[in-house]
Amino acid sequence: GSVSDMLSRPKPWSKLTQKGREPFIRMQLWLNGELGQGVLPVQGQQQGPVLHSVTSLQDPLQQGCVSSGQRLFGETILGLTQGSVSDLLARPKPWHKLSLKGREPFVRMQLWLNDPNNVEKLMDMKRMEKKAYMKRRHSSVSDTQPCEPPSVGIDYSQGASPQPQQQLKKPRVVLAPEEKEALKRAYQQKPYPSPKTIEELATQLNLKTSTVINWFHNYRSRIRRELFIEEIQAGSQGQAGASDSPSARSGRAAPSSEGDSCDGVEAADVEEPGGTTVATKSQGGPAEVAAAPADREEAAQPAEKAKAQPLSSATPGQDDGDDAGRPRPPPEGPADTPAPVPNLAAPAPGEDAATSATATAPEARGAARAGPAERSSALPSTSAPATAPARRPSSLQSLFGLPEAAGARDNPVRKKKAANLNSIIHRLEKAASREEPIEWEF
DNA sequence: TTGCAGTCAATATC
DNA sequence: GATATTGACTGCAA
Repeated sequence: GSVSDMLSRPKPWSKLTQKGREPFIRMQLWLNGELGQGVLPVQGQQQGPVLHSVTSLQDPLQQGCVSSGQRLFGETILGLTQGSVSDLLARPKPWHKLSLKGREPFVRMQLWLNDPNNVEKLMDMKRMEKKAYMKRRHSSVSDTQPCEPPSVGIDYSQGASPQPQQQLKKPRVVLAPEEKEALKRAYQQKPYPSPKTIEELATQLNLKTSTVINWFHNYRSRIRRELFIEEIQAGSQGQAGASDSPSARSGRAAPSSEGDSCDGVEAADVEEPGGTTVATKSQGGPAEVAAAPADREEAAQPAEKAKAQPLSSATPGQDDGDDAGRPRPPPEGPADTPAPVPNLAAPAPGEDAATSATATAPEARGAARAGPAERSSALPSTSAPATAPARRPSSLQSLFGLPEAAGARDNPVRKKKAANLNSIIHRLEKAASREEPIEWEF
């Protein structure tokens, strides 16, 4: 009961009594010790190679063919895989939007930052892994056990190999570009398709229903995250007076109606990852009110698309009566506008991958973001905080392969990532350097 | 039951 | 080799 209460009605750190802080301190200690399957190194007790995850044990390739950077840092410090670290850096969410679980990696990072020998330890870890890899490679060569990924479908339990029984892996589904386009078009018309529509889409595209469901889940989720970033970035730009960038407009077209929006009181203190509180969110200013039309227009299906609908029976009016009782209304796109299931066979004339995506689609927004503005440059640089040791950021940057200077490589994505990381580090360092911890808002 | 957040891990790309 | 992308999955909440 106390846990439930604590989680559902969290108090700011500053408002907590010593006793009230205890559970969080315990949580930090616990996070610093062991969590889940992965055994994290306890600070000051690192010795020998650390078991990073169960899967890394399952797959000899993972163990042997080690790399570094995101993988090492993620698995050793954050308890995440490389892909998750990459995702986290590229698309960080505002702190207040993170769940407790989502904050875990940042808490771990803070703890790591608190460790005066953090970088050295990581480097040691890296060296040890390299050594272990070389050793394994050497022994595997002599044992004629190549460091190769096992072919999919080989059942080792039946072979002479003494390797533990390995599950047959399901081959990964890779959607063809046409299939993705078709799904995107379907999404534009109906971000929350009914089971029937999903069924029909699956049949049309010759995909499993679960694949279509997953695709919609993932797409919604990733679009939402993109929009969070844009809101933040638009916010930092908005401080300078520009608030109606295309991406900012698109950002408001979607999740703002979700109920989980950044509008309202909560968003008033949208916190930019760098720790600077961005008092950006107007409570529905003119620019916001005027936001939607462009998106709607773009999302609306051209007349050509409406033609030759093979799934004419799947028009929303017919199939989506069952959508009416959905827990939430579609938060984005013209879902309120009846639209047929798109022609999945062929894109509309003149439409390509870029143009078919609405402003809510990551690609389109990505293109918008990649403008000359280089918003990431507006984010605080790690070199800024005077409280933090200068060593860490540069070490981190080298760990992640990020340029020391934002413009070291003329790659907007890279710059953006560097800025995101800098912001996170800045924030964490600020927190770490305070006697009074930052309000983590657990 | 549905949607979401968070994550993994295979694969693609740089 | 490092990093990015993305389909699939888990756990949770409404």
